[in-house]
Amino acid sequence: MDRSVGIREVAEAARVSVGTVSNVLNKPDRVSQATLDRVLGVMDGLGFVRNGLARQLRMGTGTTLGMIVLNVANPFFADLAHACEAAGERVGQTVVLGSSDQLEAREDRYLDLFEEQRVRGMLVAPIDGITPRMRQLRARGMPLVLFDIHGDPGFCSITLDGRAGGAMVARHLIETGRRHIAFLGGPRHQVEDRWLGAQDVCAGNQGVRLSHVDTRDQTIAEGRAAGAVIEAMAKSERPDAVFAANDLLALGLLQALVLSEDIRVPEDIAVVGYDDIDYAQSAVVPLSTVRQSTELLAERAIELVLAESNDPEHEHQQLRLPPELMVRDSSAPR
Amino acid sequence: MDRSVGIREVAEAARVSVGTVSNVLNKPDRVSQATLDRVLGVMDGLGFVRNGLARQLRMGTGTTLGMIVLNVANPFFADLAHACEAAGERVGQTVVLGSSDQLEAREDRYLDLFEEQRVRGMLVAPIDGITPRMRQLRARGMPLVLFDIHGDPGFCSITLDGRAGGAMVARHLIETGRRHIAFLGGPRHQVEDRWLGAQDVCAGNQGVRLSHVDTRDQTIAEGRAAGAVIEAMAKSERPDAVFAANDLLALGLLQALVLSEDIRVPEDIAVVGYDDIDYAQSAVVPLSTVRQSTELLAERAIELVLAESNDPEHEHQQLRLPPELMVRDSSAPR
DNA sequence: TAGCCTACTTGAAACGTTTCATCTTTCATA
DNA sequence: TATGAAAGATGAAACGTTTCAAGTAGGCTA
Repeated sequence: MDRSVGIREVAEAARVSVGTVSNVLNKPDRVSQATLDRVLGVMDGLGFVRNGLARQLRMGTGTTLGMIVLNVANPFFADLAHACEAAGERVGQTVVLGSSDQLEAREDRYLDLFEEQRVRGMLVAPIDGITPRMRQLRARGMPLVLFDIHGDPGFCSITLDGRAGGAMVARHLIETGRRHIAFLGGPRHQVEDRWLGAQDVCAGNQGVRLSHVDTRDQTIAEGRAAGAVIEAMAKSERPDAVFAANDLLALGLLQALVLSEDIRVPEDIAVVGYDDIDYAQSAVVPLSTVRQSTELLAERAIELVLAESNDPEHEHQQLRLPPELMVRDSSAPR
Repeated sequence: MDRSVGIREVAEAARVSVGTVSNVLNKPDRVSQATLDRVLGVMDGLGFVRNGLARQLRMGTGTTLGMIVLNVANPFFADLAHACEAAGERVGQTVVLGSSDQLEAREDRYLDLFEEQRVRGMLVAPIDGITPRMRQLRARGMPLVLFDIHGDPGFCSITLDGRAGGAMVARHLIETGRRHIAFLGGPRHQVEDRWLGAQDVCAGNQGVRLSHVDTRDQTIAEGRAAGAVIEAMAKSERPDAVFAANDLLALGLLQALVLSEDIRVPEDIAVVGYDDIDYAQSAVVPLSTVRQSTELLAERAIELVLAESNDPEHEHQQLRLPPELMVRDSSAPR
């Protein structure tokens, strides 16, 4: 098969002009049925594939969105990317994905690449806030929506409301009769919003005690260690509920508690996590947790980036989405 | 800032020809230091960004590879995609990712999109084998490497050797003194290679018994159910090792066994999984498993696709990579 | 029959690069 | 003082599309 069969070769073979072939591709209704059929037939026969690069070059704007996440291998971002792809498809955009791997150099590389490829817009989960490179992009008119960064009026952004999530959990625990909630997680600044949310609610409830158990990071191992600490407490000192800053911590804690002889979940201690990772509902005791709907997040992000692309004068929006509480066995009422 | 600042605007402002500007970009050594500096300065001042589309259109070949996976949200593919991105970067290629979501329509959509965008080559994990569309792509000269499909001489492909993995596990269990191995997993055809590998080894070892416990699918819940079945067996009938077809099954089984009073892991029953998912090493008893190195897989896949791209007459290769056994506590010798 | 509308079709000009055959300048050498 | 080579700079052509003003038939109306 000849290497380059373009619109011109098709035109020649079908004995029409290139303009007509182009019309077949883009405005079939302006072409007579006879020519349409003939041209389509020739395309098939020659194995014509339209060159998207040339097309986009000429048209000035394409149909591709660039997305940069911290790490595709992180389930949350994998889900988010997936959801964005799906949401993009629904409105005829194709999302291509890059993973910055938490390296500034790679973040910049993808920003450059996408700008050179003239993507229609970008969705970015920044490694470390808004960089000068991003401001420059905006200044040049590139539509840009940020994840998990809040408040800068020069950008569209979209965040999950951790404070609201923390409040939800605390409210749920109190309503199901718990009186001493231990918040499990650290380092402090990484989990602050969830902690504050819990505090908001507990402060307003007489007779409810909220304590804080710090961790170095948020892994299963740390959760298990915390479990040992709680087990070693005098019964009277033990909390009757633990709100873990993420699911991994909660799962580790669960492992430790379930193996202990004298603590039952949820009867003696309720456990709630955060993130709703896949394994949460398959845990020994299915884990109550807070779900951050990636579908909704994605939908809104795509909306925002397209709005920005369609109207350069568009007013930036900072969205903050509420999460959703998933109640499972680990925090069932006694 | 003016909307379109191209090579021409730069040339004008720097009082040189467009050819020279292009040389500054592509062959800086053919330009005198003075002009180089001046042009670079102007580019910076004007905020010039080279148009990758036009460049690629003119050059005929780009630096982008298309990759299609079954589902980005699946940790294995997320890892694989991640590894491919990294491997691609090392050789100056950018990998863009699409997720077929197990839908033929989306698989086709990405194949079309990538072909229109004139990617340099594609890496595809096919939903359901080699489709006519893929043969057509190959026939038109598109470099194409398939994951997890074996044997078709018309394509480059790269597979993980499940039979070798199964054999490894069986050998390991026998060498550490186990005599009755239960293979846990189904439906049969999805796990056949691992089963056959185990069989190969057991058949050659006198006094070793291999039985099969079927499951409907490969989830934690199924694993837990299987645990209950084993617990209910008479002690004399119980296996002293379980080889689970994947980690989820193994984790579920582990949950069930650990909670039971009279079975200890690994003393009474050793458990080995398959895949080495993240949670495997954080399980209550860290899980022995078989690791499929995505790094290696990715490296080879990129090599293959580039080889095919550089030499159209290239001989297709069908690679089969051996997995790696990760021994952890769950199969420690007694 | 002239005039006009409709329905298609045409071909050249862009889009922003890279490439390459030429041209210009400079400078060392015979 | 020629001669030639080396180094740098030039500008038109090409890449494969879309767009659009202009052209051609054919048929309908008056």
